[in-house]
Amino acid sequence: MMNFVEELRWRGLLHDIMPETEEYLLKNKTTGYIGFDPTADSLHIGSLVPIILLMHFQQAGHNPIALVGGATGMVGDPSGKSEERNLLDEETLAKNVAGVKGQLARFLNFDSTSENAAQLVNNYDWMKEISLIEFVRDIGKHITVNYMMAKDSVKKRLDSDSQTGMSFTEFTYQLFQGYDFYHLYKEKDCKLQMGGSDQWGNITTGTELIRRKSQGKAYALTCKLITKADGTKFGKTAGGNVWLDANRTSPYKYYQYWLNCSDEDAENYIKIFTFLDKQTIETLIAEHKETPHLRILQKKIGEEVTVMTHGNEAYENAIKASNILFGNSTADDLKTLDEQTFLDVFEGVPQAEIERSAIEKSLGIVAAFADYGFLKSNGEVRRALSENSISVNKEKVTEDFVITKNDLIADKFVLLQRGKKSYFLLKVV
RNA sequence: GGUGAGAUACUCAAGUGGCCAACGAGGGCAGACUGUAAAUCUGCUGCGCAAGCUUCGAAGGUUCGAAUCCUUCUCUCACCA
Repeated sequence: MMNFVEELRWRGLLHDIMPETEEYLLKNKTTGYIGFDPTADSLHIGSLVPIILLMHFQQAGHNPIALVGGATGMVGDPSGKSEERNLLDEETLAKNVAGVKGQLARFLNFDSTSENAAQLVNNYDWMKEISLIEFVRDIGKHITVNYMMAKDSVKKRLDSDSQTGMSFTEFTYQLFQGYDFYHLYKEKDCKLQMGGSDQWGNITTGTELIRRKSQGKAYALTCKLITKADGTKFGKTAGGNVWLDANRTSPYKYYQYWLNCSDEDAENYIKIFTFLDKQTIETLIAEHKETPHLRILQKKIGEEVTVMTHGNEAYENAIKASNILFGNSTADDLKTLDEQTFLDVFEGVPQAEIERSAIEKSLGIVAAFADYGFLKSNGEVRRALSENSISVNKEKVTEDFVITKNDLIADKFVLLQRGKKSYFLLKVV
């Protein structure tokens, strides 16, 4: 049995741990679970840490369970929220549960022939069976309101500073999650629940319920919330969340997100998000300090995480795309690409279709940028032009530039660009 | 149910008859510098090439002129019951 807790500790993942947990895990092959909220049909990189936690857990020889909150998702976790949540309708939720399940399957080994195969459960499956009376009598009876109100997630909302109150629905949430733990404890001998540090309150309601209802002993462990040195929220970009689903966030963008993290963050992230051993990581950090401009850490993180999430091929394409977009490639380089390579590289770059005749008639630069959805208005294009931030096929152009069929790449595409990072593709049909 | 406060652009927030396409801050975008970073500096941030046009919760009204005044409505919040 590898020391799972120690592994988390040196990686800087461990936040809080219930006494005796480490000793127990060292001596016993344990079943542990983490819950995932189906708030969308894809997880985003905020969920990556709990996933990685489960992966470490499995690699250490324990049995991981990934729980999708089909039932709890209907209630809404108030933890870390200052406002009442919106409820999702059942149809959306079902779709989300399916999406999330599919993604989890990529990270964990579910092969049932394995000694410690991962399992996937949906708490809706057992929650739907319970009647209100049953719930109130069998579960509610064991936990006092006093206990529930002492939780941070509740206290904050009852505070007179709080702008909004808290509905009974959200108040009940911790009991739901607590019951999940109890259920898994009974049915699957699951003795450990893990989660983000904001889950501590919910998790301990579970261990408490297990203790009072069946005099059992269960354990808890939480990991640190990932932060960024500049104080902005991890996993968010201007374009929204960074998703694990390739259709929502292309592998290229995904790779770019990791590549763009700051030096300070990179030192933490390489420990948290990769499975490289301590020795390797220390060497990399030392190298990075020598030659920070090479961004060794960022590249390594980008590689490891992109491969883990999207596979090798997607990673290679992301690299290729990055080199073309950010390297010193010129219009001539671009034009040597064949259609397939070009498409691979620009997969995920927003695009629009354009009539061939429009190009043959010659297309003014303002119209090209504004009429096909790249920039919002003619005025914005003109503004951008005066900032000298507009390029066509990687070459800066001015307001009088006209796109003709000579500018087509592979006789089909025109690459529009605003600034360094924002691309748009016109595709001739 | 009663009383009071409020609704302004992506967010916070000023403006209380003309000088308002609307102060300021944050955010965002771009340019310079760089490592596709951080920090810094500069510019932009309703539509329009422009004349001009449409915006300040909604609809009406007063006025030469309204985000600002009046009427009705909608919504939010706080306190009391």
